[in-house]
This record gives sequence, structure tokens and C-alpha cells, in this order.
Amino acid sequence: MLRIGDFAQLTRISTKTLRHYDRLGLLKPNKVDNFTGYRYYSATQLPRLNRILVFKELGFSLEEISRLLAENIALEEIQGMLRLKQLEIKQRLEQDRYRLSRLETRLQELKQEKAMPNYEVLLKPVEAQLVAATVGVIPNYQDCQPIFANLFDRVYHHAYSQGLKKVGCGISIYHDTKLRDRDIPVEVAAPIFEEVPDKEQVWTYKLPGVETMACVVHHGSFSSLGQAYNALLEWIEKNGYQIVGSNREVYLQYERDGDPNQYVTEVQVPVEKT
Amino acid sequence: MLRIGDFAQLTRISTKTLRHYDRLGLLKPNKVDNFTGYRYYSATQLPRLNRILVFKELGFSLEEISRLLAENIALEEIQGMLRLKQLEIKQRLEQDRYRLSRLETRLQELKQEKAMPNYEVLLKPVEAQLVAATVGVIPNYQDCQPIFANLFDRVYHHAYSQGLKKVGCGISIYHDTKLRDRDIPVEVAAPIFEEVPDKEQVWTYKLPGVETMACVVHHGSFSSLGQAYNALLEWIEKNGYQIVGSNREVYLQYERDGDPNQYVTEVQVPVEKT
DNA sequence: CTTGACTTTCCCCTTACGACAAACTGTTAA
DNA sequence: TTAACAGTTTGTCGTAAGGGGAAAGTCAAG
Repeated sequence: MLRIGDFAQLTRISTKTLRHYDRLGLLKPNKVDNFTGYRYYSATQLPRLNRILVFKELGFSLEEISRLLAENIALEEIQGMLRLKQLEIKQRLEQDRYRLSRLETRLQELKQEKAMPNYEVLLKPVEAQLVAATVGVIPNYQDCQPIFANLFDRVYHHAYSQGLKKVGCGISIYHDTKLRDRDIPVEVAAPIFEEVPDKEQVWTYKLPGVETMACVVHHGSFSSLGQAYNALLEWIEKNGYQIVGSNREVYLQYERDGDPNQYVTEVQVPVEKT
Repeated sequence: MLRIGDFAQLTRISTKTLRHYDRLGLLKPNKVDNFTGYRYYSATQLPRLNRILVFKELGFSLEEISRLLAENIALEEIQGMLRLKQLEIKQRLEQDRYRLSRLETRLQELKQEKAMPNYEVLLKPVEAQLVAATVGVIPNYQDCQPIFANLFDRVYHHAYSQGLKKVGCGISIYHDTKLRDRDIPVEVAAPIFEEVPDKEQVWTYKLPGVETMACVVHHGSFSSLGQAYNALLEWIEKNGYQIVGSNREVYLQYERDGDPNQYVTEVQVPVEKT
């Protein structure tokens, strides 16, 4: 009979851990003194402890190991748990590979630019959203604000005139993926949360969701929005994605005739891995 | 100015998380009402939040992100942290690959044997250890106990006669790697914790450590020790290792003329990846 | 008998939040 | 104007697998 310290030295497991396993019922000492509470282990408990350690190395939690070592467990359940763990590890492997490749490009960027990039590109899903929308054409990216104002007035006025209280922040959608720079057709939409009837030139429909949207947030005047687009497109190319739909701009913070330095716009591009 | 719930909806981050980041100083609200304590966020905080999220996806802890986003951080420190994280992830990748291959062989075993294996093979380092040792020859594996008794008597008597109080449990070492089955030379050793002078036929020296030792624990009579060896050798072959040294037996629980069912022996074989 | 080594239980700490509770605030409907 | 309801605040507890340390009890040797 070994005291806990001796057993710990024998197995190279800390006494803390042994007490922990005792509390969990994973490895009860062979005998416990009723008076002193001293735990007494035997070398014959080594096979069980080794089994625990092996499963721990395989990535199982102590609770899972408890189930795996239970007397009444069926062979099929063991197989099931092993397969499940296999899957889990495969997923983590994939995630870690993703992280490694991102870290790699990040380090290259740092070497070249000698500074942290101005824009962070985030991949995220975007859900479908009911919107009130209209369409228009802007002559170019410099002189488009009056036309945008007009289009947004049209949809917001319609939404509010139908008694809606809550309307989301403005979205514009560029369906023409060949990035031309004059006479650009644009769709303008406002998220709404109830169905309302259409009006002439304003339709309500469900703007479809996008599984993977590459997004950057631009802070400042619209005139520098091009930088955000540049960063986004460069990122998409560097990281092995391709554009698979219409890009959007979401005007997260905007006030007509307000300070352009306070504008906040999110640029979104649907992408897929190449 | 957005209340925490609105900002949460905008960013798809829970209010819990936002409060958490506030406490950590990672993302302070733009303004906090002095009376009510209400937090007010602005869309202009999105770039910082996105930066946080990107680093989180890269695997950084919130504390690390705090450092990465600090004003006074040098470019070199950022690079250092990225490289460190790269290393960390690479190590986890390797560990997970190891786990996957082990899970694979484990599942195959289960399919063939239709039961959990009797022996768990554990890889572990074994440190160098001062021992008192002698050598002998056993005729075969059946009729070796009197000779072993003799050899162990020799080393233990010597150790105790030198005033040592603590002597470790017996070890035998088979230097002849061609596993012959008669007239086997064997070394017999007892771990000691102080230097003692040699005697005729008993030497003290430092039994060298082994980086990777494949071990199984056998519980029961020595006559069935062969099963442990079989399991161990089979495991070594299946998992792509090779033997690179003398195998050892450690008699963890043994009493001369005691109940052989209570014997516990660890079989150790030094291995390397092929 | 004392000393030093060992053991016991208990509590706090780690990450990145989630759950829940009691109290307070803000907005809207009757 | 008040009541209801939704939103917010702080606070505590919980997670996995132990590590660190404290106060008190135990063991073996000199």
C-alpha cells in the first residue's frame, strides 16, 4: 500500500491530480483510512491509471474517460465516442490550418507595409433581411450623393408613411460586378421588420442572405471609400477567395449634412474559397 | 450613440461579451452615463472591435489582444507575437495529427479484436537513475526465479549493508536485443539515492535515461509476462516505431513467495519513430 | 518529545464568457 | 399618470483540469 506521494512519484502524476481523479471517481484509492482520511494506492491500479492517461493523450475529457472506463459500456458506444473524437480533432485541425495560413499572410503584410493594416477584413455570414428597395443609376462615384439622397428618401419615406417605427440603416447594392466607373446601376434598400405594400418604384422583398461575406468597415468620408475597396479586394486575392455575388455598402453611421469624418460604412463582398 | 443592445445587434456580439471586453479594457464604450451607468457605443468603434475579432480568430487570447492593440506597441513585438502564435499552432497541429493516427489504429484494433485491448502502451521519458547493479545469465524464461533471487539478493544486500535506507524497486535489463530464449545474459539493478562504493560483482553507476520509452504494465504472474511483451511489440510495429535499446522490466510490486496474482511489472522498451 | 516531512480539507485562481437574480431605467399603452 | 414591459446595471456562480497555498492533522525518526 502506497501513500499518495509515493504513488505520485511512481507514476509521475501530481498528488493534486490524483486527488482530483479521486473526487471525480475516475481513480479511487485502493483503500482510505477511516480515521485519518489518508489515501492508500496499490501498484495494481497502474493499468487503470495508464488507460486514463492514454485516453487523455487522445484528447478525451475526464468526463468522457469516465464513461469509456465504465463497466457497463458497450463496444459500439466506445467506437462511437472514438469516431466522434476523430471528427472533433479533424475540425480543429482544419481550423488551425486556416489560422496558420492567415498568420502567414499577415506576417508577409507586416514585412512589406511595415505597419498594421488600416482595414481588418472579417468573414461572416449575413442573414436574409426584409427590405424596402428601389433602383437608380449614378453617373460616377464623385457626384452621386444627391442621387443617393433621392433614392434613400424614396424608400424611407415610403416605409415611415406605412406606419413603420423601426427601419434599419441604409444599404446599397451594386449588382453590376464589372466595376465600371460611370453610369452605375445601384439598388438602394432599407431593412424593415414588417411586410408593407409596394408603391410605385418601391418594392419590399427579402434580400437574400450570404453564407460568407468578406467585410471591412470604413470610418470617414465617402471620398476615401476606395481605400476600403482596395484593401478588401487585395485581401480576397491574397487569401485565396473569389467574388461570387453583388457587393453591398451598409451605411452604419450617416447623417445628411453631418460631419463626414463621423461616417461609418461597411463594405461587403460575397466570397467563396477558390 | 447606441445602447449596448443595439450595438450588440449591429455587431452580432452578445451584450455579455461587450461588458466583458469593457471590464478587460479591451473595448470601452464611447461614453458611460454617470448616473445610470448605461454604456453607449458608437459605430466608429467597429474597426477596433473587428480587429479584436480577427485576432481572436487567429487564436490569440484576450490578454494577448490587449497587448497587440496597445498604442505603444512596437512593430517587432507584433511580429514576435505572431511568430510565437504560429509556433504554438504548429505544435497543436502536430499533436492533433498524432492523436488522429492513434485513434485510427485504435478503431482498427476494436474492429478486429472486438474488445478493449488488455494492455495500454504509454510513451514516456525515463530519467537517468543511480543504481547498484550486477549481472548474471538465466538458462531460459521458465527456470529463472532462483537466479533472479540470487542476483537481487546480491545488490540489495550490498545496498543495505552500506547503510542506505531507501532503495527503489528492482529492475532487470536485457542488453541482448536478439531475443534468444536460452542462456540469456541479464543485468539486475536496484535504484539508490546516494553514492556507495563498489563491491565484487556489484557496481554503482548511473543507469542512463531514455527519451522515449514504450511501457506496458503487467498485472499477475511472471509466467504470463509474454503477453505484455507481445502487446508491446505489436503496438510498436503498428504505430510506426522501432526499438533502439535494451528493454527493461521494473518489478513494481513483488514479494518473494508472495501471491503471484499480486505481482505488478512494468515492461519498458526504448523506441524511436521510424 | 520534538522536528520535519507528509497528508487532509478548504478556498481562490486560471479563460471567455453564459445563466440567473435583484434592482434600476426607459418607453409606450391604458 | 401610472402600469407594464423591455432593456440595463451589478453581482454571483458555473465551466475543465488542475495549481498554489493555508491551517490543521499524521507519520516516522532521532
